Amino acid sequence: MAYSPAFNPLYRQIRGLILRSLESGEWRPGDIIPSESELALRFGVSQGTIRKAIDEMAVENLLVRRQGKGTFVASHNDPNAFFHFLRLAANEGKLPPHENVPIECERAAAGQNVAKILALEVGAPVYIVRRVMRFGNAPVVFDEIYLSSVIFPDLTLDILKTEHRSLYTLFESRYGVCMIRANERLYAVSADSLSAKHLEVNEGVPLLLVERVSYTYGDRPVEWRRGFYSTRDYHYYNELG
Amino acid sequence: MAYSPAFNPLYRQIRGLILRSLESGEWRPGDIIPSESELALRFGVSQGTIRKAIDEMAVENLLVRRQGKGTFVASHNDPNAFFHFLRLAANEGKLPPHENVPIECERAAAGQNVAKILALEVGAPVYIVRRVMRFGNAPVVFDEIYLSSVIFPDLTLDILKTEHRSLYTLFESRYGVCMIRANERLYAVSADSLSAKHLEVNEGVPLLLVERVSYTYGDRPVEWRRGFYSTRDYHYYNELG
DNA sequence: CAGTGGTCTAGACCACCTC
DNA sequence: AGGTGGTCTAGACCACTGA
Repeated sequence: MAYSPAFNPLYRQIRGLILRSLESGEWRPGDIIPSESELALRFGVSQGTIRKAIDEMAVENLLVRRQGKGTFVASHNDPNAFFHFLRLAANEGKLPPHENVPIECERAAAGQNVAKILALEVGAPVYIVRRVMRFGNAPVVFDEIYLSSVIFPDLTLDILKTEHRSLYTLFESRYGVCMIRANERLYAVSADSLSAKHLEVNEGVPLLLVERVSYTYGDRPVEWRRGFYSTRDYHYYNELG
Repeated sequence: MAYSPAFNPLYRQIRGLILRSLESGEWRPGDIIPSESELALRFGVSQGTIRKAIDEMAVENLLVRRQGKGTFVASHNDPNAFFHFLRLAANEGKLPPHENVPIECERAAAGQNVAKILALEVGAPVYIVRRVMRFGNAPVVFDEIYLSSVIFPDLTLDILKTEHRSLYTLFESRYGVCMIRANERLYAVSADSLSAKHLEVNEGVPLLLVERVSYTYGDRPVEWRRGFYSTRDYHYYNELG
């Protein structure tokens, strides 16, 4: 019976304020944010309330706490990966070191599908990036990546080749766009001629298709990705709990 | 330099004690556990410390808090599903109601593979359950499920047919075994004759193979499952963040 | 050493559920 | 009304970092 519409606890309002500061760029990925006591002073609440707000955001991987140092904005550039979007594991043993090989960076106009997913107008300019991820010198993942050229202007194959860590590292340091979450849809498909060629398998071989939409602050979708995974020696790993 | 081995905060020790009570069966799935103030008295700590321990366990989906009522042991029998192990979604629209159709319940001896995964001796008695999940009257998932017959004695096809909700519901209410977490490995494979038949697709069609190991309290592996998903109208959904 | 986050406590009050 | 979990506060002390 009791119907309490929009009861928002203080710590959640504080969370909203911190989020706004992240979205506005007051604190950028990798930055340290003010200490808990400073924030308590600034927002006029107790340190415990600040703490609870930050706790939630740390669980969401938006902030990272480091005892004795401070609280930092999560970043793909950090040596310790806070974001772990690639759920690939080796069938036997550990995942060998990998190499990203950009193949193509093509200008195109957004079709209906891409436009809808990235919240663009049909016909808006986009880049289509194709690249292969190699593990232990064998091709394992072939990606087709769709990006708005408004958000990622002047992207070229040469730029892609300079980045040896990950695409999200590049997006963050060059374009100031930080991916904070993503949704994935997984399908089993037959290799077409293009993916077969790049993954060095026969056409028709079953591949794992991973469609991903990535979001930055403010729930803005900024990347659509179709990854074809060869699952002979590797698999997609997931934990349920 | 500072090297503090095994510093365990109080709330984490409390968490261990609560966990022991869960493993020992003092509180069973669906039960209400003592209130925070009672536990504080029992363990001789403040309510805030109890709260933090329960907070962690609620995040892990071991306990479920309900304001005004109390804190409960998570259960697969609860109307509101706390555990959501099936990551299936429809390509278009909502997931239609589903029906589980048991096909076979076969006695067998554990091979090397199954024995290793379920921590059994090679040759130990196991059940192999085969079943199909139908969505909107179309077969979508074909499962082969391996269970120790020591843990699940006297399992039969007839028993399986009586359970219309989920296997884990049956395991919990009939055998007192509650699955609390699972690992999954996903592969793309070609349909063999058996899975093709049950999924009503042609042999060789690409299928999503989901291998799952499920664990109960105390990190004991109790189920190995190989699920073949037909991903024409459905997909495996995952959130990264 | 001072400053950070991390833990623990005690108490007040609020929101929700049930009787 | 009385019990439950949920929020908020204030203060003490611990663990970790870096200068």
